[in-house]
Formats: sequence, C-alpha cells, structure tokens
Amino acid sequence: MANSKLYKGSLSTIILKLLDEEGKMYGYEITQKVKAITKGDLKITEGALYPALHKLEAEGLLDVEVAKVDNRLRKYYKLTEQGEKETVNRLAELEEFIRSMQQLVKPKWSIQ
Amino acid sequence: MANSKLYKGSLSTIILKLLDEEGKMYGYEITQKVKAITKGDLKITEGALYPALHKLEAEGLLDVEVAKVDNRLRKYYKLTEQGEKETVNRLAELEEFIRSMQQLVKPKWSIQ
DNA sequence: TAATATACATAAATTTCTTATGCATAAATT
DNA sequence: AATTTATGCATAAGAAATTTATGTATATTA
Repeated sequence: MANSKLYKGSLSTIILKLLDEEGKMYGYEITQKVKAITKGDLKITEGALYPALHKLEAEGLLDVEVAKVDNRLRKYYKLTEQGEKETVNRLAELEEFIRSMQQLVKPKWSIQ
Repeated sequence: MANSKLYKGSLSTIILKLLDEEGKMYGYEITQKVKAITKGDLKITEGALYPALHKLEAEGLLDVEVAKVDNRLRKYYKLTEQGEKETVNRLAELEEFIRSMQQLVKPKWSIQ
C-alpha cells in the first residue's frame, strides 16, 4: 500500500488501543488484526512492530508472557496499570489529531 | 501541543491541499492558516515547513515566485500542473489513512 | 519439495521531524 | 527610547520512527 508510510507516530497508540480491546495479543496477531480492521490498507512491518513493543515494555506500559503454541513461540503482551492510563491519554491525542487532519483535508466544496 | 508530533508524513500533503485551495501562498501564511484551521492544535514549525517546500519544489510539484511586500520578502508558492495531479493522489491516500485510523481507534463500546 | 504462513528479532539506512540558531524588518508594548 | 512580539526567510544538528534487508525456526499448503 502506498499510504503505509503515513502512520508515523501513531503506531504505539494503535498497539495500546488493540491491547485495551483484546486483553492480550502477540506480535504477529497484532499485524494481522490491523490488516483486517483496515481491510489491508495499513500494514505494520515487523521491523517497526517489535522495536515498538520492546519500547512500550521498557517504558512500563506493557507486560510480557511467553507461551509455546504448536511448538512455536509466542510473546503475549498486555497493558500494565500504567499502560491503561497512558492508553486513555494517547487515544485522546490521536483522536484530536484525526479531527485536525479532517479539518485540513475536508473537501473544497463541502457544505459548511 | 502534545500531539504536534503526530502528523509525520502528512505535512507535504497538507501543503499541497492548502495551495490547491488558495491558489498561492507563502510559507509564513501556511503556518498561520494551519494554526487557524485546527484552532491551534497543529503548529507547523519553520524547520519542518521550509525544507518541505524546497523538496516539493525540487520534485517539480511547486513553482515559486518572489515578491517584496512592506519591504519584506515573501516567496509565493503555487502548484504546477504535475503538482495538481499529485495533490489528487496524495489527498486520496491521506483520506484513506484517516479512515483507517478511525477504524482502529473507534470507541470500544460504540454501536456497530 | 518448494512456497507460503506463522513467529520472533535486529541492524543499517532513510525519512521526517524538533530544536536551536541566524539574519532582517515592522509593529506593538513598556 | 528600548524591548518584545510579529513577520518572513533559512539551515544545521540531533532525535525519533520508520523501511528495508536479513536472519532463525517451525508448520502448512500446493
């Protein structure tokens, strides 16, 4: 997708939001979920995702739990208490950002 | 603003869109327009704006015309023909991106 | 058996921004 | 009168967030 470059700055917020919804998820699952929700428009690359998860964990916003399923490794992440609070803040900021962007790109000849 | 970091990747599209609307604008005018439209939420810094304008010009999407008003320099930018075509594409991508983001951050308990 | 899907990870390079700094004129404030 | 704020341009250093490339390993599908 051509616009897969556009989510810079919001990846960690997306991760937090999904974890808030799902309770716990592992990395690969997150990439698939985002692809499904956006119908393929947003593709989170592994090179972006894993460092982002590690950073959120280092910041104390995520806890990790390793599991082995079908002989394959999975690292399940979930929000810490601090992570839940931070999710609220970051979502509010992202929604504000989206509103601003809409103001800027709204059609030239729209009513109002 | 805390979320002024979130527009990475979309600045050039914002510039193109504004020039498409206004016909021609100079740098400082663009910063003020964005501030006004977003009610102060998005502030385009000069360190981001001027390099972005120069890049768009180098890519052949903008033409520049220097003017002196009140003994002060102004560089008016306007879309080239190619710039107009590119604006359509980038706006479509940005709108698609915004839609994707909305899907991702929509409230947990919303209907549907 | 070869390709695709699943699952993790990291490093180099790139892009895009922030922050800091600089120059200059005009208007407003103290 | 002097200082600050607004107007207007610009660039450079540094930071942050990505992309791209690469690596390892197992399971499933064609």
